[in-house]
Amino acid sequence: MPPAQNDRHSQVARYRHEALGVVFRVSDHALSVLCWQRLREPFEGAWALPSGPVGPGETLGACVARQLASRVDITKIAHLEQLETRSDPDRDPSQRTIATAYLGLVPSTADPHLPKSANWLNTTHLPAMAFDHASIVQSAIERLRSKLSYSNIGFALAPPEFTIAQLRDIYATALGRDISATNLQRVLQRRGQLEPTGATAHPSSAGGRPAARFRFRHTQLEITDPFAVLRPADRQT
Amino acid sequence: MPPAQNDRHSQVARYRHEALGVVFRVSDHALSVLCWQRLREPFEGAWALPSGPVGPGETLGACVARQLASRVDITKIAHLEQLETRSDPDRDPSQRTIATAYLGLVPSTADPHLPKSANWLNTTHLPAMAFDHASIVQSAIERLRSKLSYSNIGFALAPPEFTIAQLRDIYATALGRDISATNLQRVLQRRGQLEPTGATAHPSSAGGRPAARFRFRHTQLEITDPFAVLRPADRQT
DNA sequence: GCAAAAGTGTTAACTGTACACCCATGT
DNA sequence: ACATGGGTGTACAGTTAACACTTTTGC
Repeated sequence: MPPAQNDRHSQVARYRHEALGVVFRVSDHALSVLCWQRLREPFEGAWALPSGPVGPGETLGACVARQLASRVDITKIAHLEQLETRSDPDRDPSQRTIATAYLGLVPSTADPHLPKSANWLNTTHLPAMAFDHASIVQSAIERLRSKLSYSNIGFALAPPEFTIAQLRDIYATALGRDISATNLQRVLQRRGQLEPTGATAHPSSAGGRPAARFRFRHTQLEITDPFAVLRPADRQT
Repeated sequence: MPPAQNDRHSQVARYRHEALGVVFRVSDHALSVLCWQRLREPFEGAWALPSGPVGPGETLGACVARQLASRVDITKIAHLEQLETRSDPDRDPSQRTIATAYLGLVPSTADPHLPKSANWLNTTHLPAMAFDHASIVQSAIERLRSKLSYSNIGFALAPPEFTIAQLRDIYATALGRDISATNLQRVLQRRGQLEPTGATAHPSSAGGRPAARFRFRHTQLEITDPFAVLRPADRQT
């Protein structure tokens, strides 16, 4: 029904396109997301995800990286991946903007300096947010939780070295429910994600056996538990 | 390094933005993708995925649907989901274009009428394609194959009613490797994806037991095998 | 009866949860 | 010694691939 396939190069509509980062971090038993308080309308004063328009000659990925670099210490972003693109014409009331969201992860030890108008917001008690950013955060949480199950993405949330108990806390916080340190260790070790550093942590003054310290074997995303269904049982080893 | 955060509403760069459909179909033991032969430069004569610019007031999803409707019978598209967004500044040599790709699936019985310049291309022997479309097709294949393992997405490739042997052929073709009808049936039935229609298929003249016919219980995407790792064993039943 | 195709039973391997138990440390 | 937290052993349940076997048809 739409009248014309008005595909002529010259007169095609063009839109503002922005990249947008959902950067998570686990700290103090909270999964928090990096937000920015808006300085102007629309949604002046509301919290929003870091975002900005794509420059000419710039990819979306480079754009997010640039947006984040101007807000946090970019070297601390351990993982960044594309999430989804939102195109509702009314998502930005001031002008049509298509936005591509990225998921970014920062280790829990990193505490980059933030300007006054930025903050880490606890995802369990998010305030009303600007635009459709609240629902984008929800998408990002789902993506993160799925990948914690079937990939080694934990490396991007954990410090370089950690005890199993610390890792358990990070996973439990990110997943939003308790998990057992015993089984977490077994699963991750069976998949070859962890390796012992040899060092041990000192027990607290309350006593207890000193915990062995581990690190992730790889610091690049890997699918460690490929969808195992309908696959031939190709033993390898 | 980039000079300004030139975020002023008025003078932000705007880009051509298009939506692009990777529509798959299984027929004759081949996974094929709907392609279009380009009528003008760039890449005149080369095969390309159906695509077109986003209209004002139109979402990306609506745009793909519109693009496809002008090429195939739209009612036959059983599933459509967003895949990824490509933003390499040089992906279109004639002008900068950001493209959001969608994955579409068409049942193997549907054989919509195609205009002369469109065709179903076998994905195992794709010719050189225009733009970055070949790599987008690869992404789409990966997404499809993953989802065949952990969701009920097979419903979108299968005819309304089928025997297990027919379904096995569809899965094997889409996955690109043999699978056993015996185990496919067991897995899908345990997950509650299939239900018998009561009808049976007539055996060929070579004889053989008549096959029971099945249908998918749901014709909407469902995750039937959620990432089972690190979850409490919450028995339900 | 015999070939062919469909469907069921059964086994073995693997994965993950639960839980009991042992280990190493501080006080 | 004993409390405390870390770590291992073991049992059990669920899922799936492989394969033997039975069932139902045409000729």
